[in-house]
Amino acid sequence: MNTNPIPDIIIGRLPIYLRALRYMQETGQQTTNSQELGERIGISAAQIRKDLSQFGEFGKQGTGYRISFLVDKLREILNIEKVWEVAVVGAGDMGHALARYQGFANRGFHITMVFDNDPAKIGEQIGDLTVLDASNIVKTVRNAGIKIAMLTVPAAAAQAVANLLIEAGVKAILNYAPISLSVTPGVRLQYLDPSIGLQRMTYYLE
Amino acid sequence: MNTNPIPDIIIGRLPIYLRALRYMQETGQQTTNSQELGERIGISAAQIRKDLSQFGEFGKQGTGYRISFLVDKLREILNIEKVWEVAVVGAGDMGHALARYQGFANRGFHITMVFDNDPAKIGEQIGDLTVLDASNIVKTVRNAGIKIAMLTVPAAAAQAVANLLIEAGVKAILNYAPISLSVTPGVRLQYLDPSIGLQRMTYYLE
DNA sequence: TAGATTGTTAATCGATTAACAATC
DNA sequence: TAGATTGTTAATCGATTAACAATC
Repeated sequence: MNTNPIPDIIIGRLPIYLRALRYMQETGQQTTNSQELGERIGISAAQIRKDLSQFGEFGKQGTGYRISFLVDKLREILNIEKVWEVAVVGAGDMGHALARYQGFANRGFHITMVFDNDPAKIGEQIGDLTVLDASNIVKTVRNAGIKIAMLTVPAAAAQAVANLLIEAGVKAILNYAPISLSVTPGVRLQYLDPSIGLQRMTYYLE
Repeated sequence: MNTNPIPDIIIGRLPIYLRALRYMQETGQQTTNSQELGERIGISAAQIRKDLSQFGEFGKQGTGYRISFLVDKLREILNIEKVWEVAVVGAGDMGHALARYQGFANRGFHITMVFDNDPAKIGEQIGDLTVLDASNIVKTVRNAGIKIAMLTVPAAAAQAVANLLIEAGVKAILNYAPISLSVTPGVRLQYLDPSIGLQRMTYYLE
């Protein structure tokens, strides 16, 4: 256990642990241990134990971890016991795909709004959602108390939209636009540019 | 300069550098320096210089880096001078969005095949592409010489599909499915699970 | 009890930063 | 030339691993 600020690199591994544990749960498995979990996700057993020990003692010597208990603890640590409302900005193909994505269920997120500034898209139905006019984005997002947004607008618009979202009180942005953003301190930012993902691998090819 | 194996963490930053340089290029900028580039992407100037020095001497004392030259060098290092053919497996919403994505142009990739195993989807047109039958995936991918694939199938199918892709000669997999995969040595793997991206941020909220 | 596995400490390893001579 | 900025070295910082006492 530890009360210092936890390194972000450790925080970044917790969702991976959680995902693997949920998968084990689905297969009916009741317990696991650091070695088995590590092999499944390609991380050393020592590292998993060290990471978890930052937050408490979740295992038992001799038997390992009760999966359901560890899942609960991780959900608690990661602040995903409640379901977060998420706004998607940009109703292009990627925005559509995210708005329809089934994978957020049970993982702590629910998309409740989709915005676009294209009159041809405003009013369009995407599943349960209606595409909203981005010109009202600050007021609408603030009034809804939304803290998390996903950005699927063109690169040229991304920084301006991010600024508006921050003005509206958003504290976490998942950016699909292929551009580096700058955000005010206290706002979290993650990048999911598919080209970057590919370019990280081509170095090793051939 | 350096001939030892370059740390993967450095390789992972090069696409970020490249993306920012391309953006500067679009705005008509001719030169930059490590400090300016660093501020733009939130990385220290010293680190940028150190990273680049692994591959050669690309700058000039006193003036910094000529952007077009550095862009060329990074494209060379990252092996994206040529355009890689990419297969998308899974023609759901995410597969559709990727198949239509305009952002791969000029970044080294071109999607040339989309597969699905759903008879209702096979034969469907997505832009220029026709959804192919996944039951022929090994032969088709191998014959085309495709080395890179994006995985947008359900989690339950992802490992089996990954195995087939590897059998077909694929060496790099960008995985959108929310599950950890295991691949044979020499095959690269990157994850783009949107829930993981969000869960890395919720820890810090509230 | 004997065996297994945790949580934790210390050692190792690797990455980042600071500083500056070289030089454009 | 004077000023600016690189490439690189050494110092610092942080992360990972190995090892093992504790204990279920």
